[in-house]
This record gives sequence, C-alpha cells and structure tokens, in this order.
Amino acid sequence: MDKGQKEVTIYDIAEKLNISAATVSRGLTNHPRVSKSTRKSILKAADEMGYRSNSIASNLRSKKSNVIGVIVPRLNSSFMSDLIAGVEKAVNNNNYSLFISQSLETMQKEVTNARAMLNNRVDGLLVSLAYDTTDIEHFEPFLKRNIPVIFVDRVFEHASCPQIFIDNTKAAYEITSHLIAEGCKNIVHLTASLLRNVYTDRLSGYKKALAENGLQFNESSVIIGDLSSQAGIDAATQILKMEKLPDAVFAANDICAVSCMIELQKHGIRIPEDIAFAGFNNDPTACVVQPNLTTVNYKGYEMGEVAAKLLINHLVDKSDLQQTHSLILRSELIIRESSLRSKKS
Amino acid sequence: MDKGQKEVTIYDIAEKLNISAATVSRGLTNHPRVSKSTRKSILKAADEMGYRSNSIASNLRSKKSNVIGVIVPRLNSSFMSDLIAGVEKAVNNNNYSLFISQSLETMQKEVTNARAMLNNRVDGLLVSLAYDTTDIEHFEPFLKRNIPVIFVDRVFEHASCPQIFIDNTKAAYEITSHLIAEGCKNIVHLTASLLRNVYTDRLSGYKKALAENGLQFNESSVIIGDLSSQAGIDAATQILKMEKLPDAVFAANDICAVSCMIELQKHGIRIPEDIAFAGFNNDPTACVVQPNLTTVNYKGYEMGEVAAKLLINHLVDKSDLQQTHSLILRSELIIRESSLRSKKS
DNA sequence: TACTTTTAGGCAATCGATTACATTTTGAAT
DNA sequence: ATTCAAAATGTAATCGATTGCCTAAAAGTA
Repeated sequence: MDKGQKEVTIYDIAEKLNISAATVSRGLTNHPRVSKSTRKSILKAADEMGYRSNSIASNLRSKKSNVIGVIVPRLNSSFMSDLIAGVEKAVNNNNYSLFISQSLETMQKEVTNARAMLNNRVDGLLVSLAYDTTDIEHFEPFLKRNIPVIFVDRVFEHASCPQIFIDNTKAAYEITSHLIAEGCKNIVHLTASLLRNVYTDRLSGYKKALAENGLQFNESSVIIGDLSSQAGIDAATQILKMEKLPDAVFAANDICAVSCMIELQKHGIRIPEDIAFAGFNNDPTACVVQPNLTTVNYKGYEMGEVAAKLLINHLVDKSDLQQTHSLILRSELIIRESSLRSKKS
Repeated sequence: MDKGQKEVTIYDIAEKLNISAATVSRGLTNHPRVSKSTRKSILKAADEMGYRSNSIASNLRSKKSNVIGVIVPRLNSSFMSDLIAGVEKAVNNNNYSLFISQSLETMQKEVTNARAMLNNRVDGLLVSLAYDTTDIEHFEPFLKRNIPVIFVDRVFEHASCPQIFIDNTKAAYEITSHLIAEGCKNIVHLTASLLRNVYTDRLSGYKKALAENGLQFNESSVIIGDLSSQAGIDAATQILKMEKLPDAVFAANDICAVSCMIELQKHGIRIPEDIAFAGFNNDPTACVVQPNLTTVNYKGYEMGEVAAKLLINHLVDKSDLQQTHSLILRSELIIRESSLRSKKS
C-alpha cells in the first residue's frame, strides 16, 4: 500500500517560506525565539499545505513518546473498562496517548505485551496483573530505564513501583461482619487466584471477621475459580451438593455473585432467607438482580483517573514518584436486600 | 527524568562484534543475506547486552508503525469494551499494537483524537462514530494518505471506507413484529441521536413493522435520549405521564431498557402484562433483570475481531480494501419473558 | 588456472524533527 | 553614525534502524 501524496514536512514549509527548518520547528512548537510574524506565517503555511507533525520523528529525536502503556487482565470487564475510561480521560486531557493491551489473565501474554510496550518506548506504564503472574521480572527493564511503572488494583510489592488500590482486607472484613451481624454463621467465600492481592486480602478480611466473631474458619468454605459468570454457576452446583447448606455467600466480585445467586434461585433457594449474598465491585448488575446485591462500591473510573494523573504528574513535573508509594482509595459497603435477613421484619 | 543507563543500539552490538550496523539490523530481522553463524552471534550479543529494538526509529525509517488506532464513543460500555477486546485479540495475534481513544460521544473530541492518531502515524483506523458527528472531514487526511479507515457498528457511508455492522433495520423490524404478534399495538421506542445509522435504521425497522401490521406510526411514541441508564428512568417518568399507557417499549439498547423497566416496576407496572419490553445488544444485564429481557443478540467481540482482521489483512496483503465495502454480520432475536404475553397461559 | 556466479557483508543516505551553538539582524543607546 | 546587547534565524549534528547499491570473498565452472 503506497501512501498517497508525499507527506509535507517542516522542510517543505521552510522551503516555501525561504527560512530554515529549524525556525519552522520552533515556530510550530511555540518556541520563544521566533518572532510573532514568522510564527504566524509558518502556521498559515503549515495549515495550507496540510502539514501534519510526524510524532514518530519527534519522538525519536526527543526520546519521549508522550504515550502511556496500559496492561490489564481483560478489556471487557465492567471494572476494567471503567478503569481504562478513567485513564483515557486523564491521559487525553494532558496530551498523552494510550497504548493498550490485555493479558487475558496469563503471565505469558503479560510478558509479551510488556516487551511491545518497551519497544514502543512508552513513557510510563500502568499495570493490573494477571491471575497467574508470579513475579515481575518483565517490568525490570522499565525500571532500569527509569520508566515509571504503576500498579493499579492488582498490585505487586516493589520498592520502585507505586501502587494504587483499595483496602481490600477492610472492605471484606466489613462485608463479612455485616453478614455475621445478619445472623449468618456459615459463609462460603468465592474467590480467584490467591496470587493476587485483591483476593488474598479479601480472604484475610473474611477470615478476620470470622475470627473476631468466634466463628471457625473452614477451608472447604472457600471456593477458588476465575470469578466468571460460569464460575458462579459451578459454585452454585457445588454449594447445592454440600451436606449442610451455607447461610451466606460472599463472592469476590459481582459477576460471579449474581450468576451464582440466580442459579441457586433456580433451585428454589430463597435469597436472602436461605442464603444471604454479598459481592464486590458494585457492577451495574448489582442493582438489577433481584434481590439487589449487597456489595463494595469501588468504581474503576476514579482509580484509573488517579493512576493516570499520578503517572503524568511524575512525567511532567519530574516529581519524585518514590514519595508516593501506596495510594489507598476509598471504598464503601453498600447494603442491599440480598443480605438483609434481620430487618426483613 | 533521565533514563537510567544508555540504551543499547545496533551500533553497540556492531561494535562489540566488529561488524557493521547494517548486518546487525539484518541479523535481527531475519534478513536472508546474513549467514547463520553471524545471525546467531548477533542474537546472542543482543540478548546479553539487553538490547531492545527501538520501534520508533524503525517506524520512522520504514514509514509504518504497526499500530492500529481505535476511536470509539466510550470505552466503558459493555458493547464497546467487548468490541475492543475483540480488536485487541486480533491485533495482538498479528504483532500489531493498539492506540485507543474515546470521543465521549462528541465530534469535537473525535476530531482531536483523529488528529493525534494521524500524527502518530497509525497504519489504519477503526472508528465507531460519536452521537453528534455530522460529517467525516476529519478522516479525509487518512484517506488522502491511503491509510485505511474502517467504520464499525456506527458507520458512515463513504466510498473509500469499508463498514462493518449488522442489519439494524431487519433486527428492529423483527423485534417490533414480535411485540406486535404478542398483541402490542402501542409501542414506544426509546432511541438516541438519529444521526447514527444504528438508531435511524432501528427506527425504520420499527416503522416498517408498524406499517406492515396496519398500525399508525406516532411521532410522540419515539423518545430520543442518550440511551443511558438515566435516560431509561427519564423515559419511564415520561411514559407514566402519558394519557394512554403504551403496551410495549422497544429500547435501542439494553441498559436503557432495563433501567426503564425497573423504574416502571417501581410504579406498579407489571412486565410484560401491562407493558412488554424489548431491548437491543444482549448485555449481561438482560438475563439478570426480572423478567429477563427480550433483545437482539449482537456481541461486539466478534465484530471487533472481524474488523481488526479485515484491516490487518489489508495492511499485510495489500489486498484491495475497496472490494469489501460492507460487511454485514449476523444478529439474532432472543425472546425472553419480558415480551411474552400471549404464551403467558 | 582463469573466469563467472553466488553469498555475505559494508557504506552511506535516509526517515523528519529537535536543539546546541553560531551567526545575523534589529533597535536602542550613546 | 557607532556600538552592542537582545532578538531572530541559520547550521549541522543527532536520535536508531533500514536498505539500495557496491565490494570482497567464496564457490562453482570450464
């Protein structure tokens, strides 16, 4: 495929105006050492000639791309797409562009994607880790080059990488305590890969609440899957087979909670009377499902925005990123009917 | 921010091996004019020295970026994030990368984004138009340069731009016919900007079904909003104020249908007995809401994949894009309880 | 042995913008 | 008119990889 007409470059503009390319370059970038009149004629000519700055050439010379890379587990999850939308907004408002890829929850793709990002010389990286990522060797090349890497939501402890997340332990503790307060004593927990902070932390919050209330933690009450819709259905099947039905289910995300809930309802289980339910994330489905789902509100949009702003501030101001090591965002428990047993009076 | 150590370039490798940079370049790209043994030593040295190819330099020279640009109205909608996930998969499998931005439904941002994409010299562009885009002048610079622009879902008729979409008229015709077959005679249609094919086509399908069944089309039965969740609530309010309640609502997306439905239910309206409901898209919420929502299944993932593959094929094979002008994907009517009145026996 | 062909690799220009440094122009002050 | 700092512009190197063209060495042929 041949590009149509030849591209207009600053040299073409220079030639037309009988000035040097250097001046044209300065004129186009608002450099102070160009007179108002020359600048005006440069802009006019550029416009007339259909000049489009070649960012690639510019990037090569200036050794910065004004591009931010994003690696997330999946693009099509409610939470992640919110997060990315937030990132996009912040990034776009600051004249950066966005390189995006998904790991599909595998470390292998995460590594490949990181490589591509590095080759494309992104100025910074926002990462939310895949389920099975065991180490972050693949981000070392960035750190060696002083390219900032910020972890979002699914984080990893590393001295040089700031992290942005919520207090998962606390949120899970609160939600579990709430279920207990509603009279539940046998709470099943649906979660995913315990390699990830979000799931280990939620699990420990859950355990902590049990312990504080004198309830025995039961290994078999924790069902590990991938938190997909299908995982919810599978969990329901598993629950129905238990010799003693649980009186509550706390799922580490709403998708899984909702599908599990619906599946159980199909088998005649009443929510919350027989089994109370709680999820995590406050997905759109949470207030559509009947009964509405108790959950932790924790929208990705702001998280994405905050992360992107932090990154951009660092890139622009050269402010020391190390200073902000962890940024813990607010989350809130939202109690809905799916867990209200006592007040059912 | 200073980059840590200096980057390793092909010149460094060349120097170390006492060969020319040209040979190193050829060795790294599997050029046939390099002997096996030299190639091997080049790869070894590159690996040892931590060489990372600079795509920017490569892009500048080769005048191609291996980057595909995507402009969508919003990143955080179920449909669009599915679409992007599909695009990402196809793109990533073919060694391309993805530049993404959202127009937030305004033409102004669409124009800005297109500019950035052009400056970054994307090899091709996938676009789904904003609500208020009136013309596509902003894509002309791409076409002039023979950079392919493909419209997806929200398309625009243009001789040089292939389009990928579904037969919206037919789908809307079918869904409306279905409602009529269920005994509905006064069907409200919720939709959005009629500048967009998806909404005008659905409207005409709706009209066509009415006409074929001898029903009068009523201007006031069409409520135009932005199809957001809030728009659904607003529509419900408007419906409740109507002197004669409609017996069905056909919304141009599920989000809006669901929130409208729930709002009406809050006011004692029974679905489908009082008002039957149908949506569009088969969003996850469609089978969570009670009663489950009748809709048109039309997932974005495949559409994104198909679009990206078409674009990449063209870029790789230089196959003539003009030949594929329109690609109409399959969609299917999914009937659920929200519209089943007759069989309610 | 002499000559042709093939193979491997080098030279140097190129992509387009940026920028340190040098030079010229302007205009104010003497 | 002369001087000189300030303002405006020019020169040329640079970023790092690619590639057309050329040469040297190796292999094949007569």
